[in-house]
Order: sequence, then C-alpha cells, then structure tokens
Amino acid sequence: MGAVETVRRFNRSYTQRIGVLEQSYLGTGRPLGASRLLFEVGPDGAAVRELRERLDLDSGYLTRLLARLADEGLVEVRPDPADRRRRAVTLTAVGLTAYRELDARSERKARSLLEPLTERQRARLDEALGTADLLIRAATVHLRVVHPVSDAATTALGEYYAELDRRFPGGFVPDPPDQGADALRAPDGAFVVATSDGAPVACGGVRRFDDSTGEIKRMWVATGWRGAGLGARLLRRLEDEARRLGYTRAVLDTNRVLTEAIAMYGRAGYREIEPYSQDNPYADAFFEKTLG
Amino acid sequence: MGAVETVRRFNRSYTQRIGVLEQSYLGTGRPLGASRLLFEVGPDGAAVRELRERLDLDSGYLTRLLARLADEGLVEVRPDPADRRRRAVTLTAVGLTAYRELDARSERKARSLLEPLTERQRARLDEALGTADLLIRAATVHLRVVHPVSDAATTALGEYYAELDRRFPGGFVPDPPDQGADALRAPDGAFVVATSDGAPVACGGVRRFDDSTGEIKRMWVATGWRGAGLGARLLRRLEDEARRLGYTRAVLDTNRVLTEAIAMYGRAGYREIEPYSQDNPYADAFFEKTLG
DNA sequence: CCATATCTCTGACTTTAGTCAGAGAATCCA
DNA sequence: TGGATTCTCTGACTAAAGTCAGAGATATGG
Repeated sequence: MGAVETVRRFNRSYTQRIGVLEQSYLGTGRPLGASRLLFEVGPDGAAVRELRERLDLDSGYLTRLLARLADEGLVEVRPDPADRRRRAVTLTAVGLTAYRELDARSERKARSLLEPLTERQRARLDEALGTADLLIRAATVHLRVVHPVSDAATTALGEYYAELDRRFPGGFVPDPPDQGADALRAPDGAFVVATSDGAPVACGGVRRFDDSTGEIKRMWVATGWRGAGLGARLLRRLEDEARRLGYTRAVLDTNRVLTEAIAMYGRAGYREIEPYSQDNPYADAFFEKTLG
Repeated sequence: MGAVETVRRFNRSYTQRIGVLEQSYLGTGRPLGASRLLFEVGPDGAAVRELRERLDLDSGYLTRLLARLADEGLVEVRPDPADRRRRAVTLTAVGLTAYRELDARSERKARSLLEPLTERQRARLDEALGTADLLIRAATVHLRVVHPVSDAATTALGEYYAELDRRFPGGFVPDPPDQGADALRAPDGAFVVATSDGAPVACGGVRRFDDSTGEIKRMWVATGWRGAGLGARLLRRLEDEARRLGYTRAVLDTNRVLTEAIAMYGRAGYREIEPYSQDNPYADAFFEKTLG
C-alpha cells in the first residue's frame, strides 16, 4: 500500500521542518507547555475541564501550569458561576498581548515557509494541504453510540433539521426532540454521532422496522465534511449496530435531489425497492440491503 | 494569503492527530529521545557528528543518550578509523530488532490512520500528501555557494554528468573535476549547491563570459525534484551571485529536448539569441537576460 | 613540530514534564 | 438529606530533557 509509505515519509519531513512551527512558541521565555496552554486558552477564554481534555494533561499538572501563568499576570482563573466546582480561565490584557505575540510568531513561521515558493506552487500546496486536512480530519472522526436526547445528539439533529428546513420548499417541521427517542435506543435501535474536536459533524440512527429489519433514519453529514467518505463510514457503523441488535436487513428512504447520497447507497450495496411506507412526506426513493 | 491560513490550520490538526505518530515510540520502555536516536542511527549506522546535526542535540547530552543505548546493548560506538576523533555508531543485533519494532509500530500507526478511509480517499490522501511533501521539501531546500571541488559540488556534478550520459545518445564525457574549477569561484564565478537532508538535489554555476556578462553553466535538478520550482529558485540565486560579481547580463545554453527547462527560462525573463559559442557540442539553444 | 581547531566525553547542574494519592468544596440524585 | 460523584487543588515525588564549562585525544595547516 503506497499510501502508508507516503504518510510516513510525509510525517518525517513534516515534523523535521514544520514541526518547528510548534517550537515557534520557544524563545518567548516561557516553556513550551505554558505557551501551548496560553494559546489554547485563547482570547475567548476556556474552562479548565476543556483545557485538560484538549491538551490531555494531568489535572494536578494543569493546575500548576495555570498557577504559573496566573503568577505572571497572564490569565485569571475564577469559578464558573453556573457550577462553582468548575473554573473558567480568561486572558488578562497582558495575556492577550502574549497570545497575539504567539499568534504572530506562528504566522510568520508559516509565511516564511511559503516564501521561497512561487505563486503557482503556493496555490498547489494550499490545495494539497487543504485536501489532506479534510481527509485526515475525516479519518480521525470519532463515531460513538449516544443517547438520542443527549447533548451531542440534540446538537447534531438540530443542524440536520435546520438544513432540511433550508433545502425543502415550504420548510421542514421536525418531531419534538424526545418523540420516539426510545425507538433509537437499545434494544430496538441506536443513535450514532460523529464528532471532530468535540463538534458534531455527522449523525444517524437505526430503529425497528419489523422483527428482522432495521430502518436507517436521520443520516446527516455536515456541509464542510462531504466528499470525505464520512457518510459511507457512518452507514457501515449503523449497519454494524443493526446487526448487533439482531436485524438481518436494513431499509432506508431518501429524496431524489440528494444525488450524492443515492450514489453512496449504491456503492454501499443498497438496491432500490418499492416504497415501504408513506409516513415520510419528504421521501421519494427507498432502498434495502441484506446485512451479511 | 489563503495558503498561510491553510498551513496553520493543517499544522494544528496534523500535530494533534498524527503528531502521535512520533509518540508511537512510546510504550517501548524507552524514553522518546532514546527511541528517536535509535531510529535515527538506523540499520546502516551513523556518525555521532551526523546524529548531533540531524537531531540538533547538545554533544554532552547525545553522548549520554548513546551511552545509555550502549548499556542496553542496542548500539556500539567505536572510533572512525579514518579520523579517530570521530565516532561511528552501529546497531547490534539486539538494536536492529528494537529498530524493526519501532519501524513496525510506526507503520501500524500510519496504517490505522488510513484504515477508516475508502480506497478512493486513500488514493486522494496519498496524492495530496505526496504533493505537499514535494513542495515542503522544495521550500526548505538549502541553497549555498560552495567551492566547486568540494564534496557537495562533486557529488552534485557527478549525478549531473551521469544523467547527461544517460540522456545523450553516444554518452557524455565530462571535464575532469578540477578542470576550470577556478572559473566557478570568486572573483570570476560561483557554484551553488542545493541540499535537502544533506543530499544534493540541484546545482549550478556562473562563470565569466566577458567583463559584463556571466554565463550560467551546469544547471541540474535531481529527477524527483522537478516541477517544484527548484530550478527557478536556483536560477534566481545564480543571477544574484552574478550581480554580486559585477555582471549586468547573463547568458546560457541548453538543448531543445529539455522543454521544461526552456519554458522555465522563458518565465524567468530570458530570450533566445544567436549561438554565442560552439564550445558545447550538446547545446543547440542560447538565451540571455539583462540583470536589472 | 607547534599552535590551532575539531570531536567527543565528563561532571555538575537546572528546568520541564509528568505521575499519583488524596483532600476539600460543590453538586447531583435517590 | 446524606451518600455518591464531579471538579480542582496540594503535596510529594520521579524521569526526561537540556545546558554549560571544560578536559582529553586527535587531526591539520603553516
């Protein structure tokens, strides 16, 4: 497989050269960890909890790093009024200056990397890195089964409905969120959310159609994430969940305007069948697949 | 400039996700630095000096890291017979096993990154990273003026002549290496070598043609490096050197089979002129440019 | 052959990074 | 309302990473 070699080769030259982008944090008189943290807090501030997850730090260690930044007068840590166990971090005026300095350094580094390239090459690199970025993000998207009225699910479905509302003339009226929620949970169904950096980027569910058949519902992929194979991956995962729930066949409905989706169902082994229901007024194409 | 933003964005998502490729060295019961060093020594061994440069380590620190690996029986450090101040490092049988283990881990990591992608996406990522790799390497190539019979120059010219020999029916007989070497040195000329990871990837020289004119000679770009703007960059650098030497005009000759080169000279502002010499039997196209 | 330079090593450090157990305050849930 | 849970902080560590000033052996150029 050539791609593995390419990834490794790229990784090698990249970390040797651009990895230095990270080390642009150096020379600020502050250790790398502290700089990274300062940058991660950012102009909008952040919760300690969130920082711990994003940077994957031990809580004791993070506390100390924050205390150090606070001593330098760069950040303020104060309890979150909503839940006083939690603490929120914000940059002070001095901290904001330091943040901007880091930002400017990183920008300069990136600029100086591009500097030897011609306009044509910059455009090529721009495109190549953009593509690589999308695919790498897509490959590292995290799929998981969640409760259909959990935060993650609600956010994802909210975006899904909003999009349907924009796309269908006359708009779209969703069911109230907890309507039929149990249908999308074990033992009858499942709801899967795909997240990247904590934000939902795709979702979908399976529910009982009949004893041997699961119906795929509410499949959605965020606009910026299409064309990266995320839909196909989500579909595979939903089929796995359907199998786990004991179904041997999957059915789904969709609308003919969604041509890419229909093509993707075809590639995934679905074949068109007669309408199996009139419940969904937005559906005009119906598919099935035997789950091997 | 969109490209700067793309680079920074890419860097962020990349280091967060794939940066972990490096940390695949972890969990071997050996600190990261030691693993990196072991990997850098590699099956072919390396000179201590070289390792220090490649990994940018303090000499004392490197000595200790090596001593540690030697204690574990992974490497042997012995004086270089050619110069007994220097020391050469080689892997022992045990070290080679450990090296292969690291290599396998890194391979697995890369493979698991690609695993969620479809064949189509893998191919796209392969292509995108390949392009990005080439351009990033090209952007970080190091151009410098060297003595025309230095190691760097000799290696580069050797590859250049070998290629000419392959390309021209009847082969190519180079001048002996030190022939006319002074012509390619100050105050009459200059010789520039481009290196990437220490290996020469392009070269070229300027020599005196007449009081006001420098002639560009022996421009060569390694096969794998074409199409990355390296030729244009090298040419600009040679023109700079020519200016510095007091020339106000540059001339050069080439062969019509080298269509990309001829197109590049056109883009760089060269225009075709009558043959100015019959000295070079391989030349059938002649160009000049006024150095502003 | 001698002054100078190069290369690696040693000793004596400091700083950064990271771990772990548990305390204390706040919140949640039955 | 009391027990479990969540969140952050403190104390007490260890390991890794890095720095600096020389010492000692070897090469090199005049």
